[in-house]
Formats: sequence, structure tokens, C-alpha cells
Amino acid sequence: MDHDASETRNEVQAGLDAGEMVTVFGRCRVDYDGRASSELGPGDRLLVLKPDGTALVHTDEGHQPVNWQPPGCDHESRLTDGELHIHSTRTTPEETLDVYFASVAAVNRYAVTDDSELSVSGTEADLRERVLESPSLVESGFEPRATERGTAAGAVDIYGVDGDGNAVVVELKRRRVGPDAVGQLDRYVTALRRESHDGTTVRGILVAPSVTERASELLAEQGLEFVALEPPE
Amino acid sequence: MDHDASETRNEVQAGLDAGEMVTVFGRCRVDYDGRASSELGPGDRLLVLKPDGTALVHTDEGHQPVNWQPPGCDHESRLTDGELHIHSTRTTPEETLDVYFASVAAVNRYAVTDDSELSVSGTEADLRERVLESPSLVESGFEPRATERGTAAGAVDIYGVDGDGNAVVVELKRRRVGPDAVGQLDRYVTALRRESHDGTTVRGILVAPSVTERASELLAEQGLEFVALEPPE
DNA sequence: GGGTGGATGTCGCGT
DNA sequence: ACGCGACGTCCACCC
Repeated sequence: MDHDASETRNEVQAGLDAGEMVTVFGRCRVDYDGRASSELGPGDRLLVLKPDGTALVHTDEGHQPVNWQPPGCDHESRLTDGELHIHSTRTTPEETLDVYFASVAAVNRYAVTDDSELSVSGTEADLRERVLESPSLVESGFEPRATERGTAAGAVDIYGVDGDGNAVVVELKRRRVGPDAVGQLDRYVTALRRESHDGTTVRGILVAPSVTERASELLAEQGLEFVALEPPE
Repeated sequence: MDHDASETRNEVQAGLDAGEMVTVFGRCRVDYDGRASSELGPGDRLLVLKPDGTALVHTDEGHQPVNWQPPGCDHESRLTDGELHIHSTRTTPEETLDVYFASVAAVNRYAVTDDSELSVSGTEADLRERVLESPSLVESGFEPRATERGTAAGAVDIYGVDGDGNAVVVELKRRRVGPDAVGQLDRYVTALRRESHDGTTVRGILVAPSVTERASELLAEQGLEFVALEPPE
């Protein structure tokens, strides 16, 4: 049995038991099996184990971890064939992640306290507030009546009426949109037209900073409209 | 000037200059400005700086970094008001990330070599192979003619013909699908019907493990079909 | 560089 | 738990 690996394992397990964040840097291979499955051969990577049950395997490249396990998983440290072996499992869906370290360059443990909340601005919610405060940005005479109004096709971002008494469905997007957003708006408009048994006209307006060419064509085909507007800030 | 902070900064900068992966654990606050903007007050977090220009700020919770910078950014270490300050920038879009450390518990540098490729199975591509090898899984008599066939509404996953000579559009999803996938399939079918000047019938089939209730209704409304099929493995 | 859609997407909210 | 849609989504691929 590799004595260093044994000590390393004890260090990792102590961190896990203490509810600390544990990082392991070393040469490892990784197996994942669950919703999909993957194999990753040997290489130098950073493993991050969080006290909430998250596991992240990061290579030298990319924002995304090459392998991971979401929060709520159980992490175990083992000695398998003399190697440090991290075994992480979850249920619903059943998923396992196994990281085998041929060598470990460093193990670190961190006691974490973090009470601060992240505050973000420039989101779709901010755009919604902007429209609700100044409905004329969408169109003169537009009057919002509800947000998240339910329809058979899902919840409409802003539901209201125009100056002529027509129903208006507003779909908000914080950034430039493609065909998917048009499809979304179309589903809501179609559902509302089906639901309005009287002859009320239902208009659909996509509110976003800009649209792609294809999205613009789709809007025209469906008789939907577009208003250019950005989130505040 | 804080001597420790100065040494810490030198260590971080040396790692960045050497093209190593650098981790910093400590108490910090974070400012981000770009496509959106955010502020995060003091707390204990792990900062990961990758040689490809990625920056990740991880709290004790969650799969997602609380703040980040994607690959390709320039990282600088600074001493600002005696604190270690990491300043990361990118262009198109213009974005900045600033991490200010009130205290640093540990800095680590790792020289990384990783030649292995991740191999994943159970993806949509695997499902496509399964259908192409056994087209009858979709329907007896189905004959695939093309993958990624272009239409005015985008590329169709699998295009083919059925036993009666009708055109068939197959949209593949590796997992249970909702209304968005139906909208996608509908866009392709509508586009192809518009493009087929002869009277060819165009059928749309959604191939996925399962569908939600709402998606099922939408399929019925649009006269589209569903075939239950999972990716192999 | 922009468009388009996949992803082990994750995350939060509502039912 | 599942459905649904947002996300600073990221990411690969094609144009």
C-alpha cells in the first residue's frame, strides 16, 4: 500500500467530514455514468469537492468542468489499488463519478463562510420592470394587465391591451434573439387566440435588443411584431 | 503596503506568467461588468485562474461559479489598497471581472499537462447513429436520406421518406422533451412544406425518450408525431 | 465573427 | 418530484 496515498486519503476524508471545501490537484482519470456516461484518460486536473456535495473536475482549459457531480451528492474517499479514489454518487437520477489519482501534487482544505448574496442587474427581470414602468416603450397606448399570465402553452411574460382594446402578449428577452424565441411567442399567442372565445384580436410582440435575420422572417410569417429594447444599466 | 499581500501577488503573477493553473482561496469581494453586471460582498471563496484565460469564482455551494470569465481573457494581478486584486478583461463583448482579496488563506500553482480527450456516450449523436442503423425503430419503411439537411428554418436532424413516399422530418432529443422541441420540429416541417412546390406531404416525427403532457398536446395540435426511443447505452 | 441548436446543461420557481 | 423557461448560460459547428 502506498503510504503517501493513504495519508492523502486521510486528509481528503478529514476535510469532507469537517464540511470543508477540498481541492485535489494531480494526475487522474475519470469515469462518469448516469444520464450519459463518459471516460477520461490520465491527465493533470483540479478536483474540487464542496461541502454541499458538488464535485468539479477542471482541466487547464474551459469554463465548464470536464466532469462533475451536482450538489447533493455523497462523496467518499477510498484507496483503490493503492490510489486515491474519490467516489461520488447521487440518486434520481442514479449517477456515479469516480476519480482515480495516479499521483497527487497537492490537497487543500478550506473552511468556508459566505453570507453574501450575489446581486445581478441587466437581467430579463430588469427589462420587465423597465417595460412596466414605461409601457409606452413598447407602444403608445399599451397597458400591461398582468405578468406571468398563465395560458395553455405556459406563462406569458407581460399580458396587456393596446389602445384599440386588442389583447397583447409581450415576450421579453434580455439579449439578441433567434428563432426559438419566436416559436415561444407564437405558442403563447396561438394558445390565447384559442382561449378567447369572443373575437378579440391577440397581438404578439417580441421585446429584445435585436433579432437575427431568420427570427425576423419567422416573425413576419407568423404576423408577430418586434420592438427593440434593452435591459437597463 | 501589506508585505504578505505583495508576496502573494508575486506568487499569483509568477503562476500566470508561467502558464500554470493558479488557485487562490481567501476572503474576497467580486465585481463583474459586461453583458450584465453584478456585485458580490465579502465571503470565503476559491478563485481558479486557468492558463487559457478562464477565471472561476466558486463559493461553498453549487455547480456553477458565482462569477467567472470565459476562456480567452487577460488576467492581471495587482495590489490595490494593499489587497491582492485580480483584474480580468475581455473584448467582444467588453467584460471585466475584479476580485479583491481582504485575506488570502492559500495560493497554489499547478503546471498542467492533459492530452486525454473526453469520450461521452448517450448523446444526441448516439441516438442519431442508432436511428440511421435501424431506421425501422422510427417506423417500418422509413428511409433516411440526409442528416443536418438545410431548410429555411434551420438544419433538420434526419430527413427521409416513409413507405408511401412522403417526406419525413425527424427531430432527435436525447431526453424527455417539452414544448420547445415541438416548436422546433414545427418550424422545420412548416419550412419544408413551403419549399416543396409539388404536393408532397411532409410529416414531422419527434424521436425522444418521452414527452411532457403539454408537448404532447402541441404535437397533436400541429399534426406532428412522436416515437419513443432512447439513446443507446 | 454571427447564427443556430445541443448539453450529464444548471438553477429557480411554480404546481 | 416534474414542468417550464432563464442564463453574463458555455460550447461546437457551420456559414
